[in-house]
Amino acid sequence: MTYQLDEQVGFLLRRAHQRHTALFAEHMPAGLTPTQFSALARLNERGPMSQNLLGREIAVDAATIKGVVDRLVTRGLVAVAPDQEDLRRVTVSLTEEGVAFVAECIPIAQEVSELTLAPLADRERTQLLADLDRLASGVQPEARSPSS
Amino acid sequence: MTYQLDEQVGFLLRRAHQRHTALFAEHMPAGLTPTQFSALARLNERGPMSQNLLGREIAVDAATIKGVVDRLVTRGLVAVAPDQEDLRRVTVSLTEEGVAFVAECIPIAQEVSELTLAPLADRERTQLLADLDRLASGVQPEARSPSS
DNA sequence: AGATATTCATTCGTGTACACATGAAAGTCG
DNA sequence: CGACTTTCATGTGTACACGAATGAATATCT
Repeated sequence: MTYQLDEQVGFLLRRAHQRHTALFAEHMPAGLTPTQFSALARLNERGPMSQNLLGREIAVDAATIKGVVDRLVTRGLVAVAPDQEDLRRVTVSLTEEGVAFVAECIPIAQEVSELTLAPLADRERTQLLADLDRLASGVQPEARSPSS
Repeated sequence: MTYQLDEQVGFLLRRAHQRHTALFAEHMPAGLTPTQFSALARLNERGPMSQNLLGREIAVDAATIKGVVDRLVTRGLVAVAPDQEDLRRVTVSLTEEGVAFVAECIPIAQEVSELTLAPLADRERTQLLADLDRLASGVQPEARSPSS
């Protein structure tokens, strides 16, 4: 009875994410998706790594990262090579073109973040990011226990 | 250089939404998805409406709502009927089974919302929901203008 | 070493999510 | 009324997103 869809976290998270995605698509070049950019940004931050690890690093499962990497390879932004030490692994790394491309995209990504957060004041932004991180991590608020 | 993927709103929104979806899947019966439930909940709140309007009411585009409604029809939770006044429209309504099913699901949905928000204290929850709503709506904070 | 378990990459199937195009039906305006 | 525009439903194509299964390679443990 008292259930209001518009007040549910899940629904609000979906709509907020939806607006961010729209802003991203509007400002990023050549149909680069948020997930694709995340992969590029992570490789840029941490260097080459196996495909599965890259997926873990950006919270994308093994089945999904496969397609993401494939598309980045097609665009020439990323290269894959077999790992010598572990024959199961495929190492993913940025190409020269990929490095240059990420450099171009980062300022745009920052602008998109800014536009997404535009409705909030600085203090609120900081708080929101911290809270979202806790939601994403599922951190339990320390139950007041005698220990510690 | 100073770009940190883990601190970007878009990335955090995606991960928070991801955790919510996982909790939803874990607790909801029979593989009902958040989007499917949103449709049912909206029909329950507002009564029968055209398929496109239902999509608008839950922020899902026309192409997507088609598939959602089709699956709900297959499950027997929803029925579609041609609108007499407007021959383009298809009216979507809950079936008896659908009404009973939503009633069962609502308490579970509330539990999922509770679990999703578990990392936050009450005051933080209220603030987060308000902020997410503003992000989703893209409301511009009134620039301090002389007028009004 | 040998049996067992885990990891990695891949494939399949299902379900959003959205851009774009199309045809039928309304609505609008001169 | 007739031309123009908008709305509605639908279809196509692309891109996540994830569960489940598979086979090869590696790790673990006795």
